[in-house]
Amino acid sequence: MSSDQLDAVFAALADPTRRAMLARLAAGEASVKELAEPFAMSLPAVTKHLHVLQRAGLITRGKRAQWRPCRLEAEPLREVADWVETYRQFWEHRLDRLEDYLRELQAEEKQDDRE
Amino acid sequence: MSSDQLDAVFAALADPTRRAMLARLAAGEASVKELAEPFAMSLPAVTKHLHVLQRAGLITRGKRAQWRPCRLEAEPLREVADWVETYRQFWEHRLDRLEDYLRELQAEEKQDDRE
DNA sequence: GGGGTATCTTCCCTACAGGTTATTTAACCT
DNA sequence: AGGTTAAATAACCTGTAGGGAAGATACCCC
Repeated sequence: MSSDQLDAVFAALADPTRRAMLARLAAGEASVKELAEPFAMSLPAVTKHLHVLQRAGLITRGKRAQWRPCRLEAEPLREVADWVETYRQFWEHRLDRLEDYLRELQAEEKQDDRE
Repeated sequence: MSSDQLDAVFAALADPTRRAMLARLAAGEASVKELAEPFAMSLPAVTKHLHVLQRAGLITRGKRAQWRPCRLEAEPLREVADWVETYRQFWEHRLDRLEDYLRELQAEEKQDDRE
């Protein structure tokens, strides 16, 4: 996944309204109106959020009469999972980090002595 | 993790410069100047990026003489991993999704017939 | 104390995100 | 055809993100 795509996905996820919409879509397809229902927000605002999600590839839109149902597309989330996975050791190997911390602490104390 | 915190973390990750900084910090502590080196960008701009990362809890800053070394803090990344994990089934259980798709397709064909 | 180095602060600019209202398009149903 | 419903578009406003330049601050070393 290109950096640009990852930008778009992370940016899309940085809004609680949009994350809530994804959560709703995890339960199945929904129309714009249905997605808008929980929010104190105009429909055009909702449409904009959906465009952001769509540009990030997180949803696709259908066409059924006057409805444009939204469907969750989880592929970009897999990319996010892959990206974050490369950092797993940094939250699991706390001991290495502890060593770093102690070394740092020592250096700072040395610094404090000089102050 | 609160929604606000998740907002801040995702927003921080939505910038390629900041993701590159985290990647650099995965190799160990670095000063502001070291972090700035790969980018065609003024130091104040780098400082701002670091503040964004710090507010998101993704880095902490030390104090050593005239240096303010940055260190990766992966805890928020674990939260991101947890969040995204709740969607795992949606990129793994492709068959369920396929069923949805076929149902959708059928509905659209019905629609096409009427047009 | 003075020069050099690292970093932060302040002020400014531009672009874009997220929201609004009003209008338009498109499809349905009588 | 006319009315209703779903959704998109257009035009606008406000706040904030990301960048630059210039100056301030803090620390080291001689």
